[in-house]
Amino acid sequence: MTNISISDAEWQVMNVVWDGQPLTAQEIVAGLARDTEWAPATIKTMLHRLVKKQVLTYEPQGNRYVYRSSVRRNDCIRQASRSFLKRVFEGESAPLVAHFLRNTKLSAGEIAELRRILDEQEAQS
Amino acid sequence: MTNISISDAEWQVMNVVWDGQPLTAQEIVAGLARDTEWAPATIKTMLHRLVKKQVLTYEPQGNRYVYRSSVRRNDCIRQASRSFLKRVFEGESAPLVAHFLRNTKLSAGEIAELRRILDEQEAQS
DNA sequence: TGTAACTATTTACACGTGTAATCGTTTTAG
DNA sequence: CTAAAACGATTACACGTGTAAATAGTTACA
Repeated sequence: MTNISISDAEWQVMNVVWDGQPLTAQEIVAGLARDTEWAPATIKTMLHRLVKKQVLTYEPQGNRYVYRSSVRRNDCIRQASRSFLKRVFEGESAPLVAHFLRNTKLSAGEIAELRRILDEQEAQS
Repeated sequence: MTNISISDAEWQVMNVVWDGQPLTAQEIVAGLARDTEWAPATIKTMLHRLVKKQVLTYEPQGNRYVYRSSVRRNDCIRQASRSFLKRVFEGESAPLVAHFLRNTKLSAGEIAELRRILDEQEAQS
């Protein structure tokens, strides 16, 4: 939890794991097949590295291994977000948010939801 | 402009350059001294790499070199943001924005500004 | 004018990462 | 039962990155 460092490709793997946990290696390979062209061997390598980094754990289930994340997605998101904020927006959240608001098409529901969050933010000042 | 790839440490250098352009190497070193412990040699290395990547240009000015960015900050921000969005939030902007709104203390002025952007977004549907 | 100081260029090196191939073992199908 | 397929483990390899030292060339001061 202290110092998680997940690479670009590893994030793609982890997103599949977090979305469907627990998963066998083949399920992860299948899950990634939709978005990537990676050879199964490549994915195996990343699974091993993620285990070594203690981001994943695996247990034998019958004859296969079953993988589970050992860090919470939210913790990783928080950490990656902090680092991105600092690196690209020099720590300034408002411009970051403004950037994403301007460069995205949001649905009416999403806009309403974001307004609600802004209201909350304002309330606690 | 097509495929800019700026590493973590390089972003710190570029932020200094974009903020004070044009700058000599020593000025860049001085600018980074506040936030980092990097040896001047380290910074020189990064300047060279950035030149090789065609992210910076340099011209002799008198006996020194003067560095300028040759890519617009906004283009780099856009690219880094897209990649971050895809990697960490699986391409979903609304959760990204929600995350940053929840995890940041915003000033009243910033909140107003963000509301204004939301209004605009809504207007063009 | 020689030497110190500084600048820029070259070289270094270990670790992470993307991208697998290969090898050895186990399971399965014929 | 044997051969093929599958699976996990080990090994590979080039490139990027963080972090700098060494070296060469130039300026400036004594």
